[in-house]
This record gives sequence, structure tokens and C-alpha cells, in this order.
Amino acid sequence: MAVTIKDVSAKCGLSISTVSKAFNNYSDISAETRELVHRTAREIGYYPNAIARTLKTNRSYNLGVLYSDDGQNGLTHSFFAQVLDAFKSECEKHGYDLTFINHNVGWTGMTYLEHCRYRNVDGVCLVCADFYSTEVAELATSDIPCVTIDHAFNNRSCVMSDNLQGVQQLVRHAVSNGHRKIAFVHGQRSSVTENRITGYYRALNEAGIDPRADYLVDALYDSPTAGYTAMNQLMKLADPPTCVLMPDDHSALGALEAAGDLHLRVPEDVSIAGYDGNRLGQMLHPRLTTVKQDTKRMGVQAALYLIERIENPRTAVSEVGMVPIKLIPGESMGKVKK
Amino acid sequence: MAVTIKDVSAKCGLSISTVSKAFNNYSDISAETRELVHRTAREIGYYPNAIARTLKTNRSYNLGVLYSDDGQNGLTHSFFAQVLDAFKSECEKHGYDLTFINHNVGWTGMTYLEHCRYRNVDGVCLVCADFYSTEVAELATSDIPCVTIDHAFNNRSCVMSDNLQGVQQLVRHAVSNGHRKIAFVHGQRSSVTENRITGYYRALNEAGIDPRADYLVDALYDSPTAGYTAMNQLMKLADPPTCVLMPDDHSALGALEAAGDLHLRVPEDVSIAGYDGNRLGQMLHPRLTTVKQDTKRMGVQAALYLIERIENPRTAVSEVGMVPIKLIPGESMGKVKK
DNA sequence: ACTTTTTCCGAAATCGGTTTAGTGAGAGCG
DNA sequence: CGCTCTCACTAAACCGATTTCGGAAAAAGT
Repeated sequence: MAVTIKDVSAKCGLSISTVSKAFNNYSDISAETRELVHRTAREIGYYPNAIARTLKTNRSYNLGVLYSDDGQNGLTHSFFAQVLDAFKSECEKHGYDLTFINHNVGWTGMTYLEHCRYRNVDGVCLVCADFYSTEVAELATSDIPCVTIDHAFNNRSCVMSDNLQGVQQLVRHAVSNGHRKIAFVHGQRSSVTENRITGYYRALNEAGIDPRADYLVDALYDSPTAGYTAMNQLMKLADPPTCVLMPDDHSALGALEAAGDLHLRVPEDVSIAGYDGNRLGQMLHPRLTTVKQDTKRMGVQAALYLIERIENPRTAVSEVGMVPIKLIPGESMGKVKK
Repeated sequence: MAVTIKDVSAKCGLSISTVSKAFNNYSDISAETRELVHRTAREIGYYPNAIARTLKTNRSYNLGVLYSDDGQNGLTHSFFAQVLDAFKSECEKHGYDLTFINHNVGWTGMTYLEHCRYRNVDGVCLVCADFYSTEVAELATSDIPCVTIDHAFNNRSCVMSDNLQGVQQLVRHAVSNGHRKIAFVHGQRSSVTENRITGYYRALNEAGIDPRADYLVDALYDSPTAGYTAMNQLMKLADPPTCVLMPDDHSALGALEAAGDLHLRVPEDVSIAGYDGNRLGQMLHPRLTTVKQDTKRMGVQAALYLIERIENPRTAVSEVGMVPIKLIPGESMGKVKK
């Protein structure tokens, strides 16, 4: 069925070795022979089989992508989907394919690491995973080249969105609009969340505002309903905040809904901000004040780090790339009423 | 580094063949031996290498996924992302991994089909692709098992969302609310679009309404700006429609925006419907009337068709699965003013 | 003319498995 | 006891490439 190197060698009247060498640009092949080989290969539609090549060279030109199985937020989550999309394009540009890594391939209970070895991936990108699980840590700290998104492992490359700056700028923006009672609703425990909380405290401190425990609310990412609940809770405080920062744009939608149900106008009665800069937030009225993460740059950067590691294992160093964010002011954040 | 079959055979004092057979449940291996092999394999952490196995058996347990490179709507598009997510889960359940197929791996200008052969995928799922391109057609009609989403190729399995019913039900819903002037804004040419237009005409016919050419507007999928433009155009007609069906929820957002800018209230002055049933549509006020596609079922069904084809090539027949949709009424569609 | 070097190519081992064909030991049988 | 049959296992070919090592022929040097 498929055309193999043998067909080329037969058609050229050359040995298999010679054909292989011609394809891999060995120096001990004459220009004419090389040309002949390439020509006939094109004629009969030959291209080396990746499987056979991988077996011998131990280089698959295939990268693993860890995209949390469990968790409801898989491919559906727009932030991760965008990062992955950019990562994918950049990898393809360099000749690498992408295969999903998971830990329940059929019957066998392979770990992530085992799955990577099983498929001989050259490297792996942890896009969206439970970074606190031992299995993920095992993979990240293995000898397989690895890059992570938004969570740093010791001595491994990582691309981070500047979450600290993101929240800090949001708070500054709020303060510049006269807000002093600023609440922060955050998502699940993660390094992203930690950085954002730090940014929150830092900006409050900078503005000389004392943080209040009841203004820091534990909620979920990407959950309008959790956002609704959190907003409700905040607004029912004896001394409610005048500005609420939500974990993301979807959650902010829930908050807007809650405000509506409480007959609070946004931004006249209360200001709300999201995070992510989804298109939808810009279609709302009021337009959502939010922070745009540079997902494209994150994905591309991750690909470059990983490929560098793979292709220059000796000289490549692990890097932590901090990708800047951009504050997007919208009408959902208003000046505070006197 | 990696532990191979040799290590197991050495540790057991058995030949390589025996170990392999024990793993593949050959009948000419005694129960004790089989047990011994599995036990030691577990001890030293052995699992057969997929690459080596593939080379010999020509079965990779790897499926290709075609997810349009070009087109801006890649992984980002929520409908496709959801289908892919379900497809992925189901495949993993059956022991298959997923690799993205594209046509610009590095320098080489491989076609989709060549890429599939290059990676030895057992089958391929065309999720989101330009079905009218010759390259895609070449792949779909090749000897590689194939399943498509929302576009049927002769004698190939396919999973379709019932788009005809979807639009038909929307129109019926509009009619039942007293609308007679119903416009349909549709996305790019595709089999999905064709079916929807047919559903539109059919429902109009059913209600005894004469279709009007100026009520059928050519726009784009997933484009709020195109939606905005289309809505604007419709509302400026001498005799504007009272109800507008948009290509999808995102486009509907654009239409809502346009209505707002024209100081038209929804649904009092004009009714608007979306398509897809995104979460966001349900968070809007007014809640968007829309059609929910069963993306999960589509993905799972596609996986089952494909795997059936792969594992029972002789008996499997090509099937076209029609997945039902669900109308989701919302406040964006109101009773027509007298 | 003879040695040395360079150029170009091929034989064969190898990667880690699967599978076919065969083999030796013991059981069953007359 | 000798024969055949099973049973349980192994040797070896093979999948499609890459790569090391070596060798023949041509070119260069003396």
C-alpha cells in the first residue's frame, strides 16, 4: 500500500542506505545521486515513515499535550483553547505534531509519564492540569523536556501570564475611579490565584487601603453560578464593596446577573470587573472592564521554549517567560458615588 | 532508559516471543507463565512501546483529527471544541489517542492524506475543515477509515446535527408568536448552512408565508461584527422583519448590539434568535432564544462510528447519524406587536 | 608507477516489538 | 516400548527506517 524506502531504492538502482542518506543530507552522497533520489521520491510519492524513523532515532517529532481529563474545563475553556491553538500552530511550523496525553487510555492505567514514554513524545506541554497532583509533578520533573503554562516547576521552563500585574492594574484602575471598598472574588487554589491575590494585596497596600477578610471571596473559575453566589454574598454584607473583581469574564456575567436581580445598576450602584478579555465581554452593555491575556504569545513562547529544550538539550536553560497583560477599561467600572 | 520487552524476558528467564505472547493473550502460553510475565512487567514498570508495535502491526491506536488550520475558527470555536472534547474522551475510553492532522508540518508540504500515512493513524475524524477543498475530499475518500462532522461524503460515516429541524423549529416558534416577517441570517456556504436554509424555507412554506429574498442575508458564522452589519441592514429595509434568526449566539450578540444602537428594544420592537445554546446566551437579559446542539452526543457517536470501522472493517457500514437538537426559548423572542 | 587520500556508496546491525514455523518434552495410546 | 499428539515454548524473520563501518574506485601526491 504505502510506498517505502525500498521502492525508491529499487527504482533508483541504489541501496536503501544511500536513499536514506540522501534524504538526511549526509555529506557522502554526490549531488547527482541526491537529486535523483529526491526526484524519484517525489515521483512515486515517498516520504519517510514517522513510525519507523522514531523507532530507530528515538525522535518522534511529536509533542504531548496535557489537557486535564477530569475537570469540566477542558478544551471548552476559551483561555486554554486559545493558548493551545497558538502552541499548535507554532509547533507545526517547526515540524512537530501534537498528541493528547491522558491517563486512561483504554483498560491500562498508565500514568501521564508512562503515556509519554509509550508514545515516545519528544516533549510535553502542560497546558491545563492539576499541578498539585503527584502524577503531574512526576511528569514535569522527569527527563522528558517539558514546558508548563501558568505554573512553574523547579528547573523547568514555564510561560506565565502576568497575573500579579493584571489584578494590580485592575485595583489601581478602581482606585483611580475613587473606589476604596474593593472586593476580590478568586478561583480555585492555583499559582494563578496566588499571584492574583498578591497583586490585589499589593495594590491595596500601595493605595493605603486596609484589606478586609470579608472582601476576599473564594469561588470558582469559569462559573457564572459561583459568580452569582459570590456577588450575592458580597452585596448582602452590612458594608458592601463598591467594586467587585471577578475571577474571569464568565463569572462576571454571573455577577452582573446577581446585581440585576438585586436591582443594583452597574456601574452606578456597583462596579464589576472580569478577567480574560473574551469577545463576549465587549459585546455587553455595559462593556466589561477586564484584563486581556496575551494567549497567542503565551502559546508561541511555550512552543519555542520546548523545542529549544528538545533540539539543544545541552545548552538550553529553563526559562520562565512572563507575558504582559493589558487592562481593558469598560463601562462596568464607574466612578464611585460620593 | 526505558524498560523494554528484553528486560522482562531476561528477568523471567523466558524468550522475548513468550513475553510478547503472554501480553497479547496467545493461547499457547500457560497460565502460570502468563501470570509471571505480567507480574514482573508490573514490577519493573514495563508496557509495550507503541511505536515498535505500530511498525510491525500497522495499528497505531492513534486517530487523526482534522481541525482546520487556516480559518480563524479553530480550537477557539466553542461548538467544535465541545464536539472534539467528547470525541476525545470516548476515544480514550477505547484506548485510542488523538493527534492533530494538518498540512504544513515544517518545511514539507504534505497533504492531509500524506500526513495521515506518515503518522500511521488508524483513522481520522474531520471535525472542522473546508469540506469543499480537494485535499480534504482526497482524505475523506481514501482507504483510511474516516468520520466527518456535519458534512456527508459518499459512503463515509458522518454525524450530523439536525440543522434542518433546528431552524424549522425556530421558525415555527416565531410563527407561533405571531411573526410573519421572519428573516434568516446565515453563515458561509456549507452543508450546515444549506440544511438550515432548507429548514427555513420549509417552515415558511408550512406556515403559508412567502419567502422574501431581502430577508435571507448572507453573513458569517461566529462573527458579532458581521451579525451587527446584517442586523443593521435588515432593520433599514423599508419593510423590516419583526424577527431575525442569526447564524449563532455570537452573531446574535452583534445583532442585539445593533438593535440597541438603533434604539430598538428586544423583544418589544424586534425579536432575535441565536443558535448553539452557549452558556453566555442564557446569562443575557433578555435570555437568548436559541437551539442547543447535542455536541456531546455528536462527539461520542463519531468516535463509535470510527472505531467500529477500524475494528470491523469488513462488516462495518457507513452510517449517517442525525443528532436531534433542542429548542431553547428565551425572552429575546416575543409576541409580535399588532 | 606506487602509495595515499578522497569520494561515494553499500552491507549489516539495530530500534522494540509481533508472528510464523518449528521443536522438545511429556502424555496418551495400542 | 514405540508411536503420535498436545502443550508450552523459542528461533528467526520482519516491519521501515537510520547509522556505523568498511570498501572500491577515482583522484591526488611523490
